[in-house]
Amino acid sequence: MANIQQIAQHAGVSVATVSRVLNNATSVTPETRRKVEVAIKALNYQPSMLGRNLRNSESRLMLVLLPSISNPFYTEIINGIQNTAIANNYNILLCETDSKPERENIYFNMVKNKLADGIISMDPTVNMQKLNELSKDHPVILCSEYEQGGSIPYVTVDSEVAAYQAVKHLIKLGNEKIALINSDEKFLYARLRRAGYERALKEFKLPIRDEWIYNTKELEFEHGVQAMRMLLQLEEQPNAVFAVSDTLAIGALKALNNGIKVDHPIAIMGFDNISFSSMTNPTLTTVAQPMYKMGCLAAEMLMSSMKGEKVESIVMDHELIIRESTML
Amino acid sequence: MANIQQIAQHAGVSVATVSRVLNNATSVTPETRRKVEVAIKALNYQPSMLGRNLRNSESRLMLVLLPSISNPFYTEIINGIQNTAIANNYNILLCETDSKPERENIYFNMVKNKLADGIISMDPTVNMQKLNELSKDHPVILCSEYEQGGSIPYVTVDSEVAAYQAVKHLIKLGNEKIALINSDEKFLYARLRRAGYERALKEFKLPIRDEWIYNTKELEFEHGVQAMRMLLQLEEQPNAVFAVSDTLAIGALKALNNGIKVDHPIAIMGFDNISFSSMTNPTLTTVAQPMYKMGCLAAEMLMSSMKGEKVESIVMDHELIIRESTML
DNA sequence: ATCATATTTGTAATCGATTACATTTTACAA
DNA sequence: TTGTAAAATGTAATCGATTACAAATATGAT
Repeated sequence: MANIQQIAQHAGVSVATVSRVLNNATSVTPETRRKVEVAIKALNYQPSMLGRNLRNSESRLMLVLLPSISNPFYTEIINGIQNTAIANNYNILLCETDSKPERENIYFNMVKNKLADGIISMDPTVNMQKLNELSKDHPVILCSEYEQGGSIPYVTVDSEVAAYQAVKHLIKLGNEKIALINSDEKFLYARLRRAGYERALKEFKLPIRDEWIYNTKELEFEHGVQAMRMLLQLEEQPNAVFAVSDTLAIGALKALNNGIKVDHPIAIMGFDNISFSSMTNPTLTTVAQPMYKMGCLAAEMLMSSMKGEKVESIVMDHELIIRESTML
Repeated sequence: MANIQQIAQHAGVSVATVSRVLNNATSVTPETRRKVEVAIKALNYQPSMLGRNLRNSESRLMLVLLPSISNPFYTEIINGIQNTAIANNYNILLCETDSKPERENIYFNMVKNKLADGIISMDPTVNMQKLNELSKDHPVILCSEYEQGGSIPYVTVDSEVAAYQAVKHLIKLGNEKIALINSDEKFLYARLRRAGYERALKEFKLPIRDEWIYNTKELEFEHGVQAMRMLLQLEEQPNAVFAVSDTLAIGALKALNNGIKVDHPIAIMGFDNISFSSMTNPTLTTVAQPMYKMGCLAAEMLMSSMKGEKVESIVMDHELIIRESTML
């Protein structure tokens, strides 16, 4: 691989001039530019990002932190981030933390080391203290999960209102016994969605019963299956279930389909609108988050932040998608 | 962020000595090492990867090329790659090409520019000529899709045999009219799976009928739905369907569930064993690929290749997973 | 105490780019 | 033709690490 010296030599100019051609500086004669371009072609030259980055201390790389790549919720957001990043000559590095602090550290250090220019965190398990620390000197954006009253800009939906509306819809359909399959309430979104759930129940004077609230450790299908099985074993079965994630809701559907006897049909409502949710049988009613758009915005916010601009947090609109799982 | 000079000054030694401590070189007095370590702690120093990489010309980054992150088939492989990479102090950069040559070029250049040390390509749409070119000077491994008789090492399963066995299973169940939902046959895996399908049919003297072979453009669910609808419109409906991907098979299941009248039950067989395939209703019979393991191996092969070792291609075992969609 | 040798530490070149500043070339007016 | 300002180009420092080689120090035998 040729370097800038060799191009300079081949073109009979100095390295500075080659660099000027590369960076479209103005003060280069068309004739000189041509010579350099010929040399670049001839030697099949590609400037080394390492040299450039070291000097400029920018890498044009953004990190995207997420707990696990296997949740389809993230893949749509990532698409948005990626497309926006590429359009602006950035690349993204997907960082799966597996919710392990050691991994998180690796990625934080990449930013400190100038190997990456900033971070978008979608990881609810992230160490907020460390992230706040990092955000003092480096651009950081939160996507989906965020910190109330915190200083890091975020893009998200209003989980409380969304959950409230979802549960209200279940009530309007005539359901009075509504269960909640929630994830771990150490996460803000989980607490907010529970709050929305409770607000709707209270508004309609329906009881909030502890045995109808099930908290799962993870969001995988299997945990939804497990949760639904528990609910079905109750003396008094609920007749509708609101799950805080489509993956959990799909697991719940699975448990329902799996031959366990139920006295009456049970309505299921999910959250996210992952592409899979229209493939289930029955198809899944859910609260749609504008995932792709959220990704795009998060990337734009990060780039603004990298330019030193002040960035405002954004709360995006959600939408109720009514499908078969609530039409019984 | 402190640099090595400041550490040296703070510890009262030279930068060379600091570097020796960082890289665990032997010839450092315990006393000196301690002083340096104190300085590193005191200034909260992290060595800059840029400086290090420039000098060593290695980035400890591996690129993973894939057409789209949204196919769950890839996510399991990526998990394997990522875990293996991290265990060896590498990081991975996920590169979605969207099957666009411009994007591909960006990533190829990152390798040429020393911003990444090698590539694992899982992208069937990759420009093989360019990849071969790249592989002359840089480590490259193919995962899943590969080039027959090519020089780039790969890890894959035997698609022809797998398809043959899958279809044979359908035949053994008593099905005589077996359709194939294939993807674009410009891909090797698609041609091989078709070959296996035809071999099984021939062996049992069953007719190969063109109208029972449907080629989709993409692997998304919707294309499976579409394909199945076409098959159901035929004068003579098949009584079993082999789809070359679980996503297509799940779409086919959806089409079946969607109220279209069929004369008789239709068996469905998929390929991959994505986690979702056990969540459908009915659950999906499929050919399991050892995706996680393939990812691990691909990463190991790439690292071997980066060390300059000669790497042998690997064909892994597949496995028939019998579930409800073929038990009617 | 002296010298040879082994061990530790320091100096300075190097990786490949960018860019402030210096120098050369060009253009044009007098 | 000469002088001057503007434009083009070159020189060399710089980013932050590693490492060959040189220098200094420690060790041990005589």
